[in-house]
Amino acid sequence: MNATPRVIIGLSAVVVAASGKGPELLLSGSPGAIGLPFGSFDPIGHRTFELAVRDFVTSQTGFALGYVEQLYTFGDKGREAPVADMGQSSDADRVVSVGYIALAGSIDEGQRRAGVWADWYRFFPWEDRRSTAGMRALDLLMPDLNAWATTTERQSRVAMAFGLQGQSWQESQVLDRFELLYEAGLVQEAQRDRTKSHGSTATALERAYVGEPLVSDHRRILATAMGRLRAKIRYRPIIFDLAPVRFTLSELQDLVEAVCGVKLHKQNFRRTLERSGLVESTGAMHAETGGRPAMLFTRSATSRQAGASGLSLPLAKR
Amino acid sequence: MNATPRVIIGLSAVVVAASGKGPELLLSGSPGAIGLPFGSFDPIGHRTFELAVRDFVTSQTGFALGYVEQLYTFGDKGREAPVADMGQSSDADRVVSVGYIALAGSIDEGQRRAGVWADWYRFFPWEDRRSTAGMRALDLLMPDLNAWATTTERQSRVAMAFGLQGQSWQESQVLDRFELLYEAGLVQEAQRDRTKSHGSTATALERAYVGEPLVSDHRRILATAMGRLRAKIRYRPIIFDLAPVRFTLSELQDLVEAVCGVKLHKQNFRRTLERSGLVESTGAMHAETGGRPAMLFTRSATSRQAGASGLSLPLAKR
DNA sequence: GGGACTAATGCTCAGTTTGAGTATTAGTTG
DNA sequence: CAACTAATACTCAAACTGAGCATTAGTCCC
Repeated sequence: MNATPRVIIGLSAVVVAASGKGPELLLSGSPGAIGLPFGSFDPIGHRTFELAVRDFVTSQTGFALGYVEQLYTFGDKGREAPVADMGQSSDADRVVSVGYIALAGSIDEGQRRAGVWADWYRFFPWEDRRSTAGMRALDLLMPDLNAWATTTERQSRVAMAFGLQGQSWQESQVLDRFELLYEAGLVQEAQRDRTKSHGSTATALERAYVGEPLVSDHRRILATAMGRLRAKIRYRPIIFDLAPVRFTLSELQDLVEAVCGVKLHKQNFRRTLERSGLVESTGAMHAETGGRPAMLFTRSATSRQAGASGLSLPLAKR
Repeated sequence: MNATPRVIIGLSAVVVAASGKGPELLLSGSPGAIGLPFGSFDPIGHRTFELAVRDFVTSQTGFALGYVEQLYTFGDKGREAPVADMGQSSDADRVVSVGYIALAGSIDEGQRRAGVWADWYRFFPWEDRRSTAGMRALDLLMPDLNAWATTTERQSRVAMAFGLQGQSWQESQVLDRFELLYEAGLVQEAQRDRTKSHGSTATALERAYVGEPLVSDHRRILATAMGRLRAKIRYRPIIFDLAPVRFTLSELQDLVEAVCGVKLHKQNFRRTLERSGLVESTGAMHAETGGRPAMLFTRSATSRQAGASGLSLPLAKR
C-alpha cells in the first residue's frame, strides 16, 4: 500500500434510448465483461461532472445526450470497479463512482446498429411484467427466494419487494429487488464479490442465474437508474425525453409500459393523458397497423415548463 | 499547480432533528462562517460513505444518527468549499462533496442546548408559509424577482417556482427556488462566488439579503435536503424518524407542517392518517394544552416495513 | 358545581378522480 | 362488401378529496 492513496472518481452513465421495441441501453466493453460506458473524472479539465459525462459518452460512443441527471455516488469498498478496468489506478487507490442516467431520445434502426445497444430486461428479466413470459423469470426465482427467506423478517421483505401476499408490485423498487437478490446470492455479482474478498476460488458452484451480470457494480447502478426513471415518469414529464417528437397515444403507452414493465389500461391511460394537458394533437393522422388510424400527438408547451407534472399510470388488471 | 492534483472527498451532513418548535438543524463553524457538519472521507479507514458520515458526525457533535440517506454529489468548480476549511488540501486539489441527510429523531431542550442547533427557516425564510409572517419573506423578494424576470421565460420560471399566477406552490421545490434566487443574485452566495471568481473586491453593493448564508455551497446542500425530505414524506413513512415515539395526531401534524412549511386541514389530516394504517393508538391519553385530551399514537408495525407508503398532505385553504 | 373556553374528535356532503367495462368508428384486407 | 383491427367514445359505480359543521372531554374560574 503506498503512502498517499488517491481517490479516483469514475463516472458511469446509464444511457437509455427508445427504439421501436422498448428501452435500449448503451453498453461498452468486451463480451464476457460488459458494462456501462465509464470514464474517469479529470479534476483539472472538467468543470462539472455533468459536462464530463456528456463529454466522454459522446467521445466514446458518438451519441449526444439530451436529459442528464445524477443518480447516486457509489463508494462501498468491495463492490467497486475492478482495478484492471482503469489504466492509471494502482492497488491502493480508492475508486468512487458517480452514476448518471441520460436519456438519448428515440433512435431508429440505423442508429441502433451504430452503437452497442441492448434491451435492459436482459439484466433484469423479473422487472418485465408485461407478459406472462416476463413473469416466468420471477417464477424461476421463487424457490430460491423462499429457501432464503428463513425468518419472518426476510419473508416480509420478499413479499414487499416482489408484491406477494396481497402486497402490490411497485415498479420503481428495482433497486430493492436487486439488493435483495444480491443478499440472497441469486445474482452472479454476489458470488463474484464474495469470491474476490475471501480469495477463495473453489466452491464456485455452477448455478444458473436469472439475468445477465455486468462488470463491477454496474448492474446496481442500472437498477438505480431504472427505479429512478420509473418513479420520475409519475411526477415529471420525462417520458417525452425518450419519445419521438410525434407519436400516437398507443405508441406513447407502449413506451411507458416498456419502461415501467407493466400493462396499462388503455382507455384510462388516454383519459388521464388528455386531461393532463401534457400532449396536444397535431392535425396529422397515422395509419399503419391495420386498425383505425390514430391521431398523432406532440408534447405540449406546458409540458416543457419547469415543474410540469408527470403521467398517472392506470394499471390494467391481471 | 502541482503535478497530480488530488481529489478530496468531503462529506457534508444535513442533520435534522425535531424539537418542540419544529425542524432543527445541526450546525458547525464559527460565527460569520457557519456551515454544515463537514468531514473528509478517508479512503483507507472508511469502508462506506455512510459509515464515515455517522462516524464524523458523532465524533464532532456527540449525536448519534438514525436514518441516513445520500443526497447528491456536488462537484462544480467555483462553488466548492473554500480551501481554508480543510487542513490537508492544497490549492490544486479538487474538492468534491457528497451531501447526506440524516434524521436524529426528536430532541428535548437539554439535548438542544448540547449542540448548535438552528431553525432551518433562518436560511430559507420564504419556505415557511405557515403564517402570514412567513409569507412576508416572499413579498420582500418579489420586487427584485420581478426586476430580474425580464423575459417571459424567466417570468414563467418564477411563477412555477414560487407558485404565482395560478400555479400552485410545490413545497418540495426548495432547490429550484434557491437556484433561481442564486441566478437572480438575490442570495449572498451568488455575489460571493462571483467576487471570488472575478477577483473583484469592489462593487460589493450593500444589499439586505433575505435569509442567512452558509459557508461554501452548504445552503445549496441544505436546500437539496429540505426538498428531498419534503418530497419523501409523501411516499415513505420517514416522518416517524423525526417524531417522538409517542405523539398526538396534532403534534404529528405540527411536525409535518413545520417540515413542509404549509398548513394542513386538520380533520382531513387525521382521516387520511387513520386510514393509512401507519399509526396505531396506544391506550394512553395526553392532557396538556387546555382542550380535550388527545389520544397518544405510535407508528404501527406496518409503517416499519420496507415499501410502506407515506402521508398525504391535505392542504388547508388560504 | 356550573359556565366559559379550548382542543380533539366525529360526521356529512358535494365534486373529482379511478377502475372497469361496453359501444362505436374508421381504416385495411381478402 | 364482409371481416378484422385498432382507435376513440361513453358510462357507471366505488373511492378519494376539499370544506365545513357538530359534538365531546378536559381545564380554569368564579
